[in-house]
Amino acid sequence: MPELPEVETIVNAMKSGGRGGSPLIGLTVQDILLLWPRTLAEPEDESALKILKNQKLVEIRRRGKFIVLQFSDDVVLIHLRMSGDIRVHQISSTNSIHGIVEKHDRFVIYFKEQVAMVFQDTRKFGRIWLVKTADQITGKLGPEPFDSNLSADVFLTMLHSYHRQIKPLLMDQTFIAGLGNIYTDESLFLAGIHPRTNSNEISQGKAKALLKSIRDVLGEGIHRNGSSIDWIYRGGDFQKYFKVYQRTGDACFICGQPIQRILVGQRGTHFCPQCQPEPVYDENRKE
DNA sequence: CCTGAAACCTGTCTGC
DNA sequence: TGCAGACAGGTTTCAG
Repeated sequence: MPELPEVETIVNAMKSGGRGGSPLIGLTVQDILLLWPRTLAEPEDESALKILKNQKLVEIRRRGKFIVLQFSDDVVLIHLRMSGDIRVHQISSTNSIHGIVEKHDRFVIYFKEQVAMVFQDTRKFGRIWLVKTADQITGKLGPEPFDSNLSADVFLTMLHSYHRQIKPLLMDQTFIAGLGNIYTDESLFLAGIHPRTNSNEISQGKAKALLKSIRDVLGEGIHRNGSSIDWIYRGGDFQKYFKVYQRTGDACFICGQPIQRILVGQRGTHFCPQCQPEPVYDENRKE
């Protein structure tokens, strides 16, 4: 499910008590429930989770697509992958612990204040880590898209340091953190760049436009509380504003040509063949 | 270094 | 109605 805007929305809700939950910061852990053992990526021994008991949740933040839960002494990271989501329940006497667990729930933290945080994940791709410092897991991530140090010039240099198709490169979390299939397609459309363009062939002007497009699309996604696709995630409505994603065959809002769907790096990719012309790398090309 | 394929999973939708 | 196949917001690992 989630890319940067969806994770941001979930993190904000966990902090403020949105989406019908209670704010989690300041609560103290009573107990942990791991319902699908493979959800725990680290450490190997799930009994290690009990060290979280009696620790206070002091901070919740996002890094890339990771949710970072900073407890008194340890850190829990959550990655929602394709189908993960977070629910927060108030536990009442009639509700009790048994009342809140649902079919696809994989991991639960019960707080002493009668609140439960539930990680649900239909496809079981999601993972959690229990570590001493978040950097052990997030250290290899590329920059945050909104990082003020990420200038157009820096971005251009980054693009030119690889010879890779632009779409898979943007989705590579070690290159830049937070973009997934939807927001990459939307960003490339806004910048007028074909998804198979070589990263080192992107001009200074196009690089600048692409960075702006990424920020505009992600910013709008956050503003709309993320996207709600298929049967997953309720809340955000950015899907109403998609310009290419899942619009195969529909008219491009700019030129009217039908939006096309192709595979790039094994991912369904949506683009406008008119507004995002395929670059020609053939030796006979005209400059 | 780069690309594509496969694996990890369950659920939904489409077409025969 | 049944059933095969494609497809889904992600990431890792491996072969060429």
